[in-house]
Amino acid sequence: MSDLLDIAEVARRSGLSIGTLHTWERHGVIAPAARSGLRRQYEPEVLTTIALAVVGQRSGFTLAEIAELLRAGLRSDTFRVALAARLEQLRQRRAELDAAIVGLEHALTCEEPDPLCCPTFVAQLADVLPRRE
Amino acid sequence: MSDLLDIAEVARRSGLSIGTLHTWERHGVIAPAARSGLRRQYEPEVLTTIALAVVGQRSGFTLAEIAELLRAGLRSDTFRVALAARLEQLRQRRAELDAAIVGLEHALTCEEPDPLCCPTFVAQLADVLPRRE
DNA sequence: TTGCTCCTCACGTCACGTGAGGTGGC
DNA sequence: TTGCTCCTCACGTCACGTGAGGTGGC
Repeated sequence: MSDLLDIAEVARRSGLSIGTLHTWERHGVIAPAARSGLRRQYEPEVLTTIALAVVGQRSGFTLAEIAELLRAGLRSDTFRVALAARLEQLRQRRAELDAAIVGLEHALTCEEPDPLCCPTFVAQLADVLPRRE
Repeated sequence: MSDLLDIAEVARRSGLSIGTLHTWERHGVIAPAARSGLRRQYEPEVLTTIALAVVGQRSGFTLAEIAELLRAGLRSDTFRVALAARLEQLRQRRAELDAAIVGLEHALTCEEPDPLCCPTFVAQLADVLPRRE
């Protein structure tokens, strides 16, 4: 009984704000085990759920999707199929991010007065837009 | 005169939707050179601006910030300071993304029936939450 | 009893997407 | 004249953040 956590403790240990915990609850990602008056009381396991949800968010899932995947279970086919599809998007996003990082690094050191005269810069911009058909 | 592009052509070449171009205009990121009746007519250079803005978005700037940076100019101190600050965030985000990718890859291949018994998985979750003090 | 934390509810933000109903170029 | 694209405007979505005003545990 007394091993339940109040929301302040969950916020502290998870690094999330209380408002964010409320939002995640509205979307069915987490739930308090009980209330003390109006105050939410959580089982310690909620921190595992939160960690899973954070990974899910970083992977680009919405809160609604995360709630659904948590209900489906980590070993379900639903879960596996969703992960496989997402993985490809993450690799794409990582490629974009790498390009953005390289671009910013170059922008900070490039001496060319007009950036649009810098071949490195121009080449990077060209990569951003779709290929001309 | 006749080298102006209509919005459909800009959308096609940039890969953005017309609605997104409208949104970017409301935030001051782009602007049509003229109108033909109500219809926006763009100079071809708008595609360079758009490419810059896409890089800015991938770097995590808001549209308002992008508009401001474009006004400040690519060689201004304002721009350099903003880039340097953002670079650190991007590296952080890339580290998170790498971790998420490794996590998903492992999740797809791990044979452990209960994921919470898989040491790799548990170690990854532990990294998500802040260090215990 | 006094603070303090927590509560709910409403509204704002960000970058769009999605109609609805209308204009106008070709 | 007929379509078709484009226009504006309003509203929805996503995951929050931020008060406002109130409850209640310690």
